[in-house]
Amino acid sequence: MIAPLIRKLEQFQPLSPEERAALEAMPSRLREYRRGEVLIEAGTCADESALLLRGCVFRFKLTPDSRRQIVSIQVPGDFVDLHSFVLQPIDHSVAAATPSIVARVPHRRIAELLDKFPHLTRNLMWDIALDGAIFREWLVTMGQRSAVEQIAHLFCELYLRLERVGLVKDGGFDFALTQQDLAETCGMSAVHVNRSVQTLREKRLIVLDHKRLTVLSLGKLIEFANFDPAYLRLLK
Amino acid sequence: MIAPLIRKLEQFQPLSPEERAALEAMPSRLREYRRGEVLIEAGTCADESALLLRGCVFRFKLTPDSRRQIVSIQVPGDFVDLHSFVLQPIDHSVAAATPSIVARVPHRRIAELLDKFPHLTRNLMWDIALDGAIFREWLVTMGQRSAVEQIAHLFCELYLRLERVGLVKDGGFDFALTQQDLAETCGMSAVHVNRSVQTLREKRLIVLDHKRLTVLSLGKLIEFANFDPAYLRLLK
DNA sequence: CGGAAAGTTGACATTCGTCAATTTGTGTGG
DNA sequence: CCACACAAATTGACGAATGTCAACTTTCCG
Repeated sequence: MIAPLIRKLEQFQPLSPEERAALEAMPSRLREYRRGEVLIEAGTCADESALLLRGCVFRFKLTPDSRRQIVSIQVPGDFVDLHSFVLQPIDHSVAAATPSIVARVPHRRIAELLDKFPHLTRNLMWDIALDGAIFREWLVTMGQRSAVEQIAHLFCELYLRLERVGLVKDGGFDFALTQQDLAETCGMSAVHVNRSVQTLREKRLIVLDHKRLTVLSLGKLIEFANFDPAYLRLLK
Repeated sequence: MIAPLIRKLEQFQPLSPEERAALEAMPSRLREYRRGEVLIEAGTCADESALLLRGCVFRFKLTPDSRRQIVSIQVPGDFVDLHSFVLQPIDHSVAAATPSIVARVPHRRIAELLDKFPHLTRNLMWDIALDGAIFREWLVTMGQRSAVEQIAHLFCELYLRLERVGLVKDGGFDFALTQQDLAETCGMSAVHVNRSVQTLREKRLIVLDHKRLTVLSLGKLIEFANFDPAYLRLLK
């Protein structure tokens, strides 16, 4: 069930069989969430971290005057709030974009695991650092790219991250975010998202229909978005 | 010399006298940089991390079509690229905004330190996670705030971060970024930065002159920017 | 089948970017 | 100390990108 996480962590450095076994045996509480349900509330102190097994969740923050910004989109294998292991109270909320299954791992278990396998700490540090690298690229996107490029860039990123965990089929993937969600991700209005998506359709780069996104030519989409996948640390 | 770093790390959890001593004795190579000089080049693999002792440096990324986005502004006490300890090659460059003094700490030394003081690992994890929290808030700023609010928000953040390391004097601090730098930080044009700064002046919130920023009323600036300092994890 | 949510469209307002000229500030060599 | 050159800041005019509002259509889901 947590194979995707292991696969991801090993992109930093291979795990020993013992480490892998310990991760697989890591005690956790499975829980399902309905679409829209809030998993974690900003400002609270949790004693466990959420590992996304199936579905899609996003992290978001609210400004004091209640505008919402989505700061991250998580796919299966992502340790959604691993950082809450050290950073409490948590500075953002987490909500389910689709029906999702999450393993909640007590911090105590993580601590025990790290005491037993100190080397694993580096893998987790790497995961937290990778999280930061994605934020940096999002900053570049929001600061320097036009609306259409922003959306194309996000689609490229999701394509590759989902491919890493084996969730790309027939050149596409399930995409449950509404245009309003996309708007809050890219910092633009929903109307403008709508028009930007249509531009991508007209350019025959994507098909987005019935909550499914098909990338017609990943090469062309990457070129259009000025996308450089280096920041995702994908190993083949 | 590295007192500010220790002061910062202890905001997560207190260090033992031994840990503190080990940090102070941490071998490093001091180096000075001139304004504009590049410390670290994106895409390279470094075997050391840079700890900023004096001055101001910023991290930035270039898009494939050569637009520049500043993703972080570092002040003394910041471990500028601690994440390069686990994340190689580095995904961004670092350049000096003012003449700066940096301690370069070999990764081998960091590894030795962590082997000896496993608990210290949590403090460094915290520092990397805090880095991420700031990115998240920057995403909120770029996505949801107007140009004037963005700049006001950045000024609030810098004020509090500099205050933490004792660099706020007479209600203000040295501020060496040019308006072009600010533009590349906030993702807007330099002309628009200029007009936004003037708005803040007209509202009698700040004085910005001769590379010095004075905040006339921090309370009012915070209110204007919709600023919530929680994400900075400042302890009094 | 019906209601609500999501997507789409058009008209118009606002914010912000671009360009180019001008002024101000800064550092350097004589 | 002055003169010069260059970087930075400022200004105005204009255009492009994006937001807002409101109506309408389509899809989703019980």
